[in-house]
Amino acid sequence: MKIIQLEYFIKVVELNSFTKAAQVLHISQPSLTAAIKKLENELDYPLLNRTTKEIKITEKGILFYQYAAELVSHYQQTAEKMYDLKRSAEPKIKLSILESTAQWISSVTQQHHREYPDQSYQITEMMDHSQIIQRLISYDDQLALSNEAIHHADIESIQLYEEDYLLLVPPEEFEDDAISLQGLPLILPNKQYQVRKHLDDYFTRLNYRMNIVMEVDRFEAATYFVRNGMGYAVIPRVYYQSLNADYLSVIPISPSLSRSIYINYAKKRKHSERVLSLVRLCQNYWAIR
Amino acid sequence: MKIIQLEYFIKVVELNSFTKAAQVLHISQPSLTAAIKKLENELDYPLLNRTTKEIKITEKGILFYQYAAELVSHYQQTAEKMYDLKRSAEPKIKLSILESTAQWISSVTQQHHREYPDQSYQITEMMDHSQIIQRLISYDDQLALSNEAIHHADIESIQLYEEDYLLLVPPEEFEDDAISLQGLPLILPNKQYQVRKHLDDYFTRLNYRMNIVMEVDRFEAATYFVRNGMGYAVIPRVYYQSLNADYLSVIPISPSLSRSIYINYAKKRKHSERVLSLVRLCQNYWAIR
DNA sequence: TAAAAATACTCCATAGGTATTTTAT
DNA sequence: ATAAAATACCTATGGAGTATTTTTA
Repeated sequence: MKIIQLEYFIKVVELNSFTKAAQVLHISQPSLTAAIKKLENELDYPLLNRTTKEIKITEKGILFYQYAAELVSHYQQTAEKMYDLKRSAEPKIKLSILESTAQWISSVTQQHHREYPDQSYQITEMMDHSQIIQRLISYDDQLALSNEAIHHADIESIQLYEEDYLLLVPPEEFEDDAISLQGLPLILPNKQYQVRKHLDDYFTRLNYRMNIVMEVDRFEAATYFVRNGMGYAVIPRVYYQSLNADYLSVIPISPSLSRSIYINYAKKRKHSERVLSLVRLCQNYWAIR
Repeated sequence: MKIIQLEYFIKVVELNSFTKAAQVLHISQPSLTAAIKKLENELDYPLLNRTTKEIKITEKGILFYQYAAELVSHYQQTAEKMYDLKRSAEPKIKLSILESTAQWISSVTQQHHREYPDQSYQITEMMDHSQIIQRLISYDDQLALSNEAIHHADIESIQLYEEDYLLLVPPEEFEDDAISLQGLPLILPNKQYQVRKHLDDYFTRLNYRMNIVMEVDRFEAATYFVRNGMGYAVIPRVYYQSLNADYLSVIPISPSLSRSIYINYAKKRKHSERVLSLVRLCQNYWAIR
């Protein structure tokens, strides 16, 4: 069953005449008669009861007409949108990031925007690793940052940099060059976060006991609790550098713990030059340090 | 642009391969290549960027894919419904009535239902005359009762009966055989109702002054106010007969005022034998009195 | 070099045309 | 008698086929 057949039928019903409908549709009356007859044969029930002098729509024809009208309207609207895509502007670049990367990403994006002043961006903070993957393969985002490599046939995963985790502490509370996490009261992210998984692995590996005094959603929240003396937070070095927190300092962890940040994109998608350029800018940003 | 082209494109995107998609679609790979190429030519922008080794969907292709998927899904669901109409049962008869006719219509419908025990009905009380017409020509109702003739090229309007309006009064309040409405406190329907229009015309024609103490939505409401002695209501004879109201009586109006009740249906619709039978039952009901 | 897409071509199904007949008012 | 739908028959477009070549990872 083709859309054009439905359009033909709709016009016959609306004008209540094959001859008039044929004129409006710019086809001959016999062609229209044949088209409707073909439709009725396909369906195997009559849509119209016709004599040479009048046309009466059947009960089933009425229902068919209502379905057809709705579908044809959807079709016409969609077709218009599809043809309009030809003249559509460059779409905005959608990029999912991690909280700790917001600082440097904003600087890189600014640089990119100077190159492409008409470009717009949509940046979302994504927590959940599997959601990051989902959004890439369903083409919701062009690019995504992750704090571990994505192993997926349809995703390209490029390492940008590696960074230490540091212990965030009130100033002058420790004299040491580096400190063990063993037994320390900690303020950590919730179970769902990648950072937390890294730390769980670390504690298990070293056979340490975890002393969690507080679970938080974002690093930012953790800083407030550290300031109040509730405990110490483990944060990535880059995030600390983006904080201008005179009232807090950091100490290296011993044995050291680090993570890598990756930039990811869908392989099956033809990325525009400007998207690839943004990827290169990210790589360069970290290559020269 | 045809639905089948969209279905082809969707499969190519989903399988990320012309060869695999062609296999699933049961057409040859060159035919599929040609079909997609034709689609791209129609649209005048590329949907896919292809080498012999990999296919990458373009930015516009992603949007096109999303529109196409939604439309094709609607199409498939609608097509299924259309083919299913073949096996659909007799549809229910939809009939719009007037408040005052509910009594006899229920008796006639019961009679009809004895003839067609599998038939179901949907009866709606319609107030607005133009809405009655609208529902008939848009095929919402098969039949409609009205209290004046409908003059419309596409509607057949058949008179069923004529009836007097009577004055509804508390018992033994009047001795007269008939009474003038001049100056009487009246409980009348709102402006929008046909009955009210009849009365407005009647008062204007006789150059009477109208003394309206209450406007109501339904005759039934009017009966309560008459009982409380707030005023008198003008109601059609048939409606009074359907009331079993010992506590109220009626007096003829002088000069007399009457209205006709019509049954109406769309001419452009092929009515089933059972609908025509219902019309005949209504006509017989009133012919034999 | 092997696998996948593109090209070249052939074929036929069918959508649409014209001329004419049938039918119902 | 007339106007509208149906029928008969013709034509041409384009969708789908096969065989083959080109391309690139």
